[in-house]
Amino acid sequence: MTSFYLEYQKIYVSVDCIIFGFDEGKLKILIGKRKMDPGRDEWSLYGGFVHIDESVDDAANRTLFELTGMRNIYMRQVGAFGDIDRDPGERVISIAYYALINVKNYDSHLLQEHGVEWVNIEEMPPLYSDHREMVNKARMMMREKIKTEPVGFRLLPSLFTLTQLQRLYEAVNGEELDKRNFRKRVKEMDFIEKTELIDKTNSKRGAFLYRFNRRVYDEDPNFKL
Amino acid sequence: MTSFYLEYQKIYVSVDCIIFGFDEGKLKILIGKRKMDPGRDEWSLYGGFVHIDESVDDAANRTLFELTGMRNIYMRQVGAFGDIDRDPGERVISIAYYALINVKNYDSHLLQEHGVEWVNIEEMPPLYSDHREMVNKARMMMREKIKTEPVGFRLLPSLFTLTQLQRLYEAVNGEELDKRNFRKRVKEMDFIEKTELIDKTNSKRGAFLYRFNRRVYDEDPNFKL
DNA sequence: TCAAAAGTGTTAGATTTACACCCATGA
DNA sequence: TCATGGGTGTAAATCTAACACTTTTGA
Repeated sequence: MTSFYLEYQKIYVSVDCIIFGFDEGKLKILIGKRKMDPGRDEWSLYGGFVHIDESVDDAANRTLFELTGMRNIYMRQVGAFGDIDRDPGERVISIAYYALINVKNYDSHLLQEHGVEWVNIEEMPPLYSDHREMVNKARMMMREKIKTEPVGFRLLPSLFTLTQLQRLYEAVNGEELDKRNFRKRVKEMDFIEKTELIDKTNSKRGAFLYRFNRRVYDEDPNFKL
Repeated sequence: MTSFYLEYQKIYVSVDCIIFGFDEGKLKILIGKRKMDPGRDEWSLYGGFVHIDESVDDAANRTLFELTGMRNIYMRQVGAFGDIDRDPGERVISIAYYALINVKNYDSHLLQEHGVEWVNIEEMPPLYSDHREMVNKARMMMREKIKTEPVGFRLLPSLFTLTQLQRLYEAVNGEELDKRNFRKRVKEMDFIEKTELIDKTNSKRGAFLYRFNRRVYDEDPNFKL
């Protein structure tokens, strides 16, 4: 019954993760130097092979868990990258995913353990194979996504200042925003809640901390930043 | 050197094509009844396996050519679909592509030869496996694409009336547009050129035919419909 | 006392939306 | 002559973008 499959050859399938973080006002990604051939010592995304007994999404989740120790990370598929020679060692088709994590939640021991580090996306070194292309596409997709869904909060601590939020949007979109217009729009979104807490890290006066209220958003998801 | 690959298992990889057409004011897709198990006689997208010596994009182009006899079809990747049981016969990961073709260029003999037909997308029957999900995602992506790039012309004859163009946008977006506002915006786009030709197919008075001028567009791509 | 970040409204311009009638023609 | 689809402009409403000063406080 399954005989018609036999004419074709199977192929290795991997996943590669573009892990976005936000720190010190900059958008960052997590990359490391490859520890194996081919491409040893080249900067590379973190990835892994898709096992025969797991879905591609599961493979991506597993890979993200391996690297970060975190579950339930926000993750979206970027697409399949399938050039013949993209992996010099073997024919490998890779499916890229981007993920958004809060840098502060990330255990820095894990960074060392996996030999990865946060790199400012504007200062990305040359990457192995087609990984740069993956990053660029992921970045575009994330940029579009953040326009219509409040996914940016995944990159921030649960309490944040409006200046932090604005810097995040500026880093993602690559352009400066007007402070007054930005804050005006934030005020219209009920699911961005002001707390009574004040953060004095960046100013003597201190800035109010805000939080994202998912429940309020789910009830009335009118998002526009 | 390539020994680390050996721990993992290879997987069949296929491509599936969502072929969009536009006819009689409706958005259509090309589907057929499967001629093989598993899923025999279920409605299905047209697809094929990725060969070991071709890129995934090439596999999609080859598949499109097989089905339509056309080269240089507008085609974009939708994404990878990788659930374990998506193909009941074997583990197969499929990469979906959508394509835009002009129904009139399509040789209707080929329809029969491949056992496919144009189906109004609003009246799609249940589809094999995860094909419906592929179609939905493709449709969303195409809808977004057509907002910022003049890809709609791929679905029309090279000469078309403004009513046809409007119906196309209405079919894609699923909402009616105001005739005057639509034509006002068309007029602002220099790359939509009025010809002196008149089409009397749909009215006694006749409607002017327009054409898309790619060269003008490339020079000044300010698109907004 | 002053440097540095936080916070706050108004207005002009641009864009979007709503809307109704005449035209040309073949049947 | 009339039914049918083709073609045209204006005004109100909404949205967007530009812009500058006061507040607070720790050093």
